[in-house]
Amino acid sequence: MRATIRDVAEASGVHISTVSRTFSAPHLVNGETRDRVLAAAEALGYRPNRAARALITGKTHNIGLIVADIANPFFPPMIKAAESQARLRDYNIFVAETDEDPAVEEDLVRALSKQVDGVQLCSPRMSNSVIEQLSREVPLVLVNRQIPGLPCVLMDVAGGARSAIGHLASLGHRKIALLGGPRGSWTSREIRKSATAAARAAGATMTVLSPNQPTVEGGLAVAEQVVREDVTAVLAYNDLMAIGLLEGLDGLGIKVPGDISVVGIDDIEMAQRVRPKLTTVANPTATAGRTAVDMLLQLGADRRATAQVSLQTELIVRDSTGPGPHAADGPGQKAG
Amino acid sequence: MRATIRDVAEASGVHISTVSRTFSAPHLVNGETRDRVLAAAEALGYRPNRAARALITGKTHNIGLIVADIANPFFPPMIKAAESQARLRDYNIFVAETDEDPAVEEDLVRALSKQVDGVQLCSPRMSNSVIEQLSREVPLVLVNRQIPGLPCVLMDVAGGARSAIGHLASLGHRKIALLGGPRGSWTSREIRKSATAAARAAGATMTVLSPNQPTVEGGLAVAEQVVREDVTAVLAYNDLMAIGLLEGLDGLGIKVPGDISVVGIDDIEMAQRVRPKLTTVANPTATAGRTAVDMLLQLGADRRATAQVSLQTELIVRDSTGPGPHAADGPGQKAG
DNA sequence: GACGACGCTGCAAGGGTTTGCATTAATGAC
DNA sequence: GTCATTAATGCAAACCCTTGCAGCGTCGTC
Repeated sequence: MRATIRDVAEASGVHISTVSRTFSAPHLVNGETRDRVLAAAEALGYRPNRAARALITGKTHNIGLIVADIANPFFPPMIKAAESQARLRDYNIFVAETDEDPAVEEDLVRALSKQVDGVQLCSPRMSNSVIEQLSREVPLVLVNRQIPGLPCVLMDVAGGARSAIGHLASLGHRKIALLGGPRGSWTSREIRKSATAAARAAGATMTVLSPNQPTVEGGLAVAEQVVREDVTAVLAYNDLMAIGLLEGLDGLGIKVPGDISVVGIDDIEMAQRVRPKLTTVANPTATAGRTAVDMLLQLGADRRATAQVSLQTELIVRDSTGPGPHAADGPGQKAG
Repeated sequence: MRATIRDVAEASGVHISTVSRTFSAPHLVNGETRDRVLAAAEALGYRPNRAARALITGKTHNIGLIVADIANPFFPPMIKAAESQARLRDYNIFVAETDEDPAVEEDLVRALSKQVDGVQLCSPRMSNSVIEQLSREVPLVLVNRQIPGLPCVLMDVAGGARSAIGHLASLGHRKIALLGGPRGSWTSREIRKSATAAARAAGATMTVLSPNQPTVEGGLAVAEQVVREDVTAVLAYNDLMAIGLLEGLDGLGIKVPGDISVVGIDDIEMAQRVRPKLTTVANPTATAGRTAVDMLLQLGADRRATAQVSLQTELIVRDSTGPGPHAADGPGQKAG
């Protein structure tokens, strides 16, 4: 349908290889010739066919980006950042979504593998062994997942969980629940390990409720159980679940933070829109997206640049956390 | 790096064309041979290279999907639906994002054009003429935009705006403000036309505040102005702006719906999480995403299938709308 | 004046597939 | 036994581009 390199060559009276060089190695062609070719190309609306080019160079100038759920507001800022970073490097991003299904995830990587120069795997749900195998077929960068020998960019979730528990403990909470994420989530395991240790160190008991759907519905669904567990504070796997929990508790007549304090993780936009505003651990998702893209491109250049980057998280205290039960006995209690 | 068709041919002792046919036209090859080839392919981990295939067939089995802002929660459900529909048809979706910039949009379509069989343009900000020109280079389907001669899937925003205004009018509101969307938005213009007409028909005055950023910030920023306009109800271009307005009004000590009623459009998930829960017009975004994919694929089959689909919208009444000032004079008023 | 260097361009192979046509062998009809 | 038919496979061109190599003319140097 559209003009090919041959048309341009004909129109400008040169060989196709000269046209090719005009675009991919302009310094090799004479100024006048170049102008003539460019003019012809412009007139014909010619653009090099990247697919054909990829066949030879082995570089598609595309990057795959796989997320579990694009509707999870945690991801869009990361995708956005990755996309603009990629555009800067003259790369396109191929976003695909797995619906939290490891099998779909694997298929997707395979389908993508030939059309991209590398795949950015965000919070993958596949097993280590499958990921390792895939990494032999196409360059991979992991986000939110650590596998020895593979490049990855991590957020310091362990640190985040620790400071969240620390925050709750310092408010006097001694009975804390942890709402785990979906099965297969590395992040969820990390949070659990770190939070449990932090709770023990602070002399608090920690009840783990897991696995859960990492969505508002997931949080809603677990609200009753949280109440039954008779805890005074909850740390959720992510903000969506925390927000669902907020709603569920509200429905059960439980006051937040009066009766129960709630902490989320991620600091999605919605966290500051709900009431009470959600205390949460902010993740530098945009930075992660940018970093992952750069690592992927660098990976292409020099193999075995198996770097590992860890990014800081930050506790954002808002209105969903308050004094624990001991504090309520004292004089300094907040009016209902 | 990975096995090619040649390797498989060699391993199974047949010509590459037989291998090719085993995958693309299995009925043409003998059962035993087929099994042998498939076994060899399996063993070698062979997968046809789609880029190379596209070179000949002219079909990439990819679809481009362009949105203005992936972080706008209006889009993810649509993308999700498009993606699963595409997967059903053995297609991949290439998502790209323009940051609300028409120039980036144009570049993106061009960059994509050779690697996809068609592009789904969601709420494009480009001018009609640019879009028409692009449609000559690559099959296009528009979502939320109507251009004569081009296939599109629309949501009945006009109808939605009309019922929103009708709802407000029936509550007794006579001074209504409309918060417009970004410059270049077809939807924004449609809403404006329809809402203005509906207001006039209901004997209400309509103040248009436009353009605005279609984000929470945009809604926040316009709150003061809304108050100055002394209206009793507001229809916003989308839920994000409505939510921002809610927050802005709260900051100014204005009660919703006591002092001002607010209606959004889209029914994003957040609409039911904010307090007061947002009255809004639900858009069938998932259906739109699926439909657009199917139209695009059909477009490939028979050219000039320039269909036009319009999808129903629905008013969802929640807690951000209440009786207007006249009603408050009567006996049936709501307590505080 | 011969030679090397240099700048520019053309030639052709090659990348991984598909596909129309030719070839072969087997089958069936007469 | 001959010939047409059919099924299965091979052959080779084609898709659009890149790139190593070779060719050509020009210039500067000795």
